[in-house]
Amino acid sequence: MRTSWADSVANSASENAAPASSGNNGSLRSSRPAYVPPHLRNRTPSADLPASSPAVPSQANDRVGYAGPAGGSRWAGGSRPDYGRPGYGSGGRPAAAAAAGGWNNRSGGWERGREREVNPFGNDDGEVDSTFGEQENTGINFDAYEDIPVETSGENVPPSVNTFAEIDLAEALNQNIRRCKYVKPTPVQRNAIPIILAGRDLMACAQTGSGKTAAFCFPIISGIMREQYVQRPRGPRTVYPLALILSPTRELSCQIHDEARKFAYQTGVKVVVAYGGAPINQQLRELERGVDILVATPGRLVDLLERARVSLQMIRYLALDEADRMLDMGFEPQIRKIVEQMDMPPPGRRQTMLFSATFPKEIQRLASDFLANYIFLAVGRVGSSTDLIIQRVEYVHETDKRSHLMDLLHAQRETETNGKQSLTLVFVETKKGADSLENWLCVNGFPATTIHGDRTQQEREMALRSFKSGKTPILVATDVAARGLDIPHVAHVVNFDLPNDIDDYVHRIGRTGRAGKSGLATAFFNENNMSMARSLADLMQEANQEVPAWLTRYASRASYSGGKNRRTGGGRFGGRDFRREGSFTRVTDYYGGGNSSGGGYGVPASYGGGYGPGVASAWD
DNA sequence: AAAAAAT
Repeated sequence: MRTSWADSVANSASENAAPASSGNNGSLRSSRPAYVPPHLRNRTPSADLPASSPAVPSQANDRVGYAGPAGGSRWAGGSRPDYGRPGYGSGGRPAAAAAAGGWNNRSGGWERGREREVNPFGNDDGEVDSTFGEQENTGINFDAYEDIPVETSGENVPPSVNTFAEIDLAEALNQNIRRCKYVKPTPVQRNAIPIILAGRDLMACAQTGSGKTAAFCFPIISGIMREQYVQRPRGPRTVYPLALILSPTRELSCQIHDEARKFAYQTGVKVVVAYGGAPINQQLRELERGVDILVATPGRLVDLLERARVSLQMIRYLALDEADRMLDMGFEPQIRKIVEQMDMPPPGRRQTMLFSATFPKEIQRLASDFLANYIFLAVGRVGSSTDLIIQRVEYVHETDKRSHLMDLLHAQRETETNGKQSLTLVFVETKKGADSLENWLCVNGFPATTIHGDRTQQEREMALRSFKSGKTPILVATDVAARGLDIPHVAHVVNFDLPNDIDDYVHRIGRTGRAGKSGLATAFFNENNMSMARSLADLMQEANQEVPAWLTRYASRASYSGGKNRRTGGGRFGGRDFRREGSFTRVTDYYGGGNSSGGGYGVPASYGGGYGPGVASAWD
């Protein structure tokens, strides 16, 4: 059976060690540790563990060299292992593992361990182009970053870095970063990576398309590579991932998995994805082959936990992508179950990272249940580059929407130039509405497809592929596609039906304006959307967009009582730590600065980045 | 009221 790197190393280490670790199962150990049923596991870690250290269940006591993330050196074991050095073996296995031997003691371990890892880059055989080749991404406009306001709060915030080189990531990971053609870290990466490497919990708020996935994947992979001697319990069925990444939709989990696999290529760190709507057996087989990082949607994960096929006992890293969505009404119970009612180590003994482009204060408050002494990070917009997404609002009566859309599509068709059809993503409110609009578009000669929760997973994935490839350059979607999905070449996002929440609008239009392309977002506004008038107008103004006079009138007329759609404060930029609010007094002395002026939350919609073509995906 | 997420 193939296992992950940490697993293999742990195993060989423990097998080579003197019969030191005599846990409650010590006498049963033969070639592999006996399975310990959950109720017999000693779940009380030593009390003198630093508060920020992850859980170390007793059977893991034979692990060496882990000093705890906040406790200075993580290299207590002595010299740094020569991990991932180029040209070593087929899997970039660490010298330590090879030297320790013992792989062949695992049933099937040797053969499977040597199996060549599929190259997820698909361009060549995975060689790093040391010259950085034709510099596909020289188009990245990093100057645009210089003006981005960054807000951090919390105790002892680690300083940001300016280059990947000055971050102590593993060499094998650095090679993958080069393969991905990431030359410099984005602002959220520059700030978040040192924070996570320092072992701190984090609530991070950064624009759509600004590199959040990599910001939490890099330090997780790096951290797992360093923890050489993690001893995980092993049962015939249960697996014990070290990191868990949750996301609100299946397609987003797939996308994160694809990205994470690139970053983890030849590091020996195994990434597995589990989500609903797909046969569970294949996912179970993948899990059995070993997993360090599990990417999942909540429902399927709960299923796996209830079947005891996955245990969260060894989780050291928990990342929630689209965290505000994960903690809103629909998802919160499931997330609480996973995080608080299964066997996941509590805050302080795991590292928790929450990422999103939006983060309403109420949700921040909720989220603080899952965090320990966390750092809040907000990477705001750059005023001058926000016009990468042009936002338009048009007053369109319900009955005129279809013909109006038709006009837009015709106009767009005429501007098609160099062969490649540009893509249009149309958001509607309901699944039924999606089907009906798709059908109408097809009947009228516009090749369209649709993605929503009433379609089978096969149909959903097919629709996404067909859209990405340009075969059907129009995709009609519900909010299932609103968040996180990185679809290159989306030129136009149409809010055929506006959402009822300004944050959803922010995420929807964030599907365009990525990778340095200019983006266009058009919203159809009518009497049904009056509750959005003010927040929409405020947001557009914040993003230096032209606000139609009629919208300003509705906005000023709109009666509200501080409703959730209102962006208060018209802040200089997004993301404010709710702990800075006067109303929040439980935590004291976090800041010298006292209360802020109470600004809005979230990050203005349209900072599109200025990334050049060729910059890889999953940047949410 | 709707969408998403397990079978």
